[in-house]
Amino acid sequence: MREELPGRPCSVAAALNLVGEKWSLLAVREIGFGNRRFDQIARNTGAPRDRLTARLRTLESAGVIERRQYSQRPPRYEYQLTEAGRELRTVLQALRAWGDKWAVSSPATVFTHSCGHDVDPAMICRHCGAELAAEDLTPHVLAPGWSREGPS
Amino acid sequence: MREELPGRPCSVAAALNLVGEKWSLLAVREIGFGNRRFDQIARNTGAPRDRLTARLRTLESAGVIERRQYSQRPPRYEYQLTEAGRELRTVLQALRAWGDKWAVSSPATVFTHSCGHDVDPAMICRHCGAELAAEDLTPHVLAPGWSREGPS
DNA sequence: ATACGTCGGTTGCAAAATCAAACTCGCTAC
DNA sequence: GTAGCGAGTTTGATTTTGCAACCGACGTAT
Repeated sequence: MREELPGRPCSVAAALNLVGEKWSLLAVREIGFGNRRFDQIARNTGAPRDRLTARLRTLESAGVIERRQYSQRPPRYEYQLTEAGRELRTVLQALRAWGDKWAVSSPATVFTHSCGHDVDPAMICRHCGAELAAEDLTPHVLAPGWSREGPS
Repeated sequence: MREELPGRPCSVAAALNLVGEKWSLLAVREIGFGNRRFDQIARNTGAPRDRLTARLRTLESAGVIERRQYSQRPPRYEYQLTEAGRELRTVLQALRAWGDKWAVSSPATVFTHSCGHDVDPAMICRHCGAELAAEDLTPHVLAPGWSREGPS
């Protein structure tokens, strides 16, 4: 199942290999909204139906969603997120926050947090609680032969 | 510049429209590592050179990276992240964290935070400081005609 | 001065992915 | 009976991708 990816060995690349195809993350977004049926997902993402079929299958075999038959005759199916799929929520929130700031003029969806406020998401370091800034991070490449700069 | 996207109006879709093509985020990752030259980026991402050329151009016109000539003769160029590009780091960290957990057996890169620990990134609500959990978020769709479920 | 290597790309082409629209199959509602 | 729904498949045209080879302007070693 684990493919050989080109370039630097990297969890980002591995993640994109599973959920980086066109429409995949939007399908996860919709299923996360509670829209479990094929036609809803197709309408709300705008994905062509054949592409959506293909994406739902790869997401399923990647363990991100589950397909459940809810009617025998006629056969009908619905989709739901697995634990892995639910945890993609952080990725979607990060993308949404970035898109709100850099890709749209005004946000189309806001989230109310149980604290009562609209969510303003931030990334922190769990150890010290500080918000992550670019300058505070030093990467350490563990893969042999790959430094930050590249193969030797 | 702002295209008409299909499906639900959404910052996630808008963000993916700018940085969701194949190789784009990996190119941003490399430039963020300080690898500013075309050949380095090509080697370290594994992207075909012609695709990389195309991606770097769209990332440039999306305002995520800048292209700078560093030598007149012979003409040589390098790339660097803009503010928008640097802020994609949160997306990359979220993807990396997810990939570490669900897509690889062991992480290939860790980041040391200035607090001295390896980074264990988490998403929090800036208002109350609590870590974001799926159940605590209620989406409000602002776009007219689009509820969570879809167009009416 | 001739050859060789580097850098940042182009070019040409075949294979694969994408798209919109129409079609299917098994039912249920009117 | 005929209309519609749900979850896709099929069709055929259009795009995008991947790969390999090539290029031009230079620096460097022989």
